[in-house]
Amino acid sequence: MKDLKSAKKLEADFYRRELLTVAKDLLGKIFVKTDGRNLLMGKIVETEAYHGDFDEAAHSFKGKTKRTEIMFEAGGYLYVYFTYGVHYCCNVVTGKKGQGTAVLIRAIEPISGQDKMIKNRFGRKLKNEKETINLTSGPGKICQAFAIEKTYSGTDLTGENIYILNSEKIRKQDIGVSRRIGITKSVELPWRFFIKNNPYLSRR
DNA sequence: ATCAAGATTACCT
DNA sequence: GGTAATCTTGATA
Repeated sequence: MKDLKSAKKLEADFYRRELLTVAKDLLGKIFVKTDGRNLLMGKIVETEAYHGDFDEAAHSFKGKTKRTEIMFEAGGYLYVYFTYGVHYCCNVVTGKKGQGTAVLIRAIEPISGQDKMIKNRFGRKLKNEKETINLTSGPGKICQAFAIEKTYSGTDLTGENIYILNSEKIRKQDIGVSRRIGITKSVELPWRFFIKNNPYLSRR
């Protein structure tokens, strides 16, 4: 892996490219949240793409609403939504203004700030090694570990609070592709991408 | 005003 | 493998 100290923050141009390209390129990149006291970092290992034009599973499919407004901005913002009355999930807005495209971050491999993540997730110390894997191996888990809720929706990813660092480019042969998980519409689209054999992938 | 569904997870048998 | 938890959003009236 590329040295983290020399890693540069991804700029708006990275996000403003085509949806599926960004979804694949985000694999291996370092998701970061800071608030002065804590530094939380993790490698993105699983993503899913959502497209407002013809993808019925996308929140943006039915057009702009108060909730999904941010999805229609140009790439480079965070879109956070609340679901099942329980969990938050975070997405990276991509493409050009008006497209309604975003990438769901589904799984992360913790790199830094694990102690804080454990506290956020469980409110106690780890019981066993297995729980390490359980820290960030799913979209709801990531938001809990990173303490990301709705107020973070709309965060500018080129700012200082939440951003993504450039890092290794995952080789094509190491990227897995499948249908998306947990949806009931447009299920046939092969828009889930993941780093093959990574232990932090979401299950099912 | 009311209502059904939901880009999930944890815990049970 | 099954399902409860829990509440916001968007649709319909």
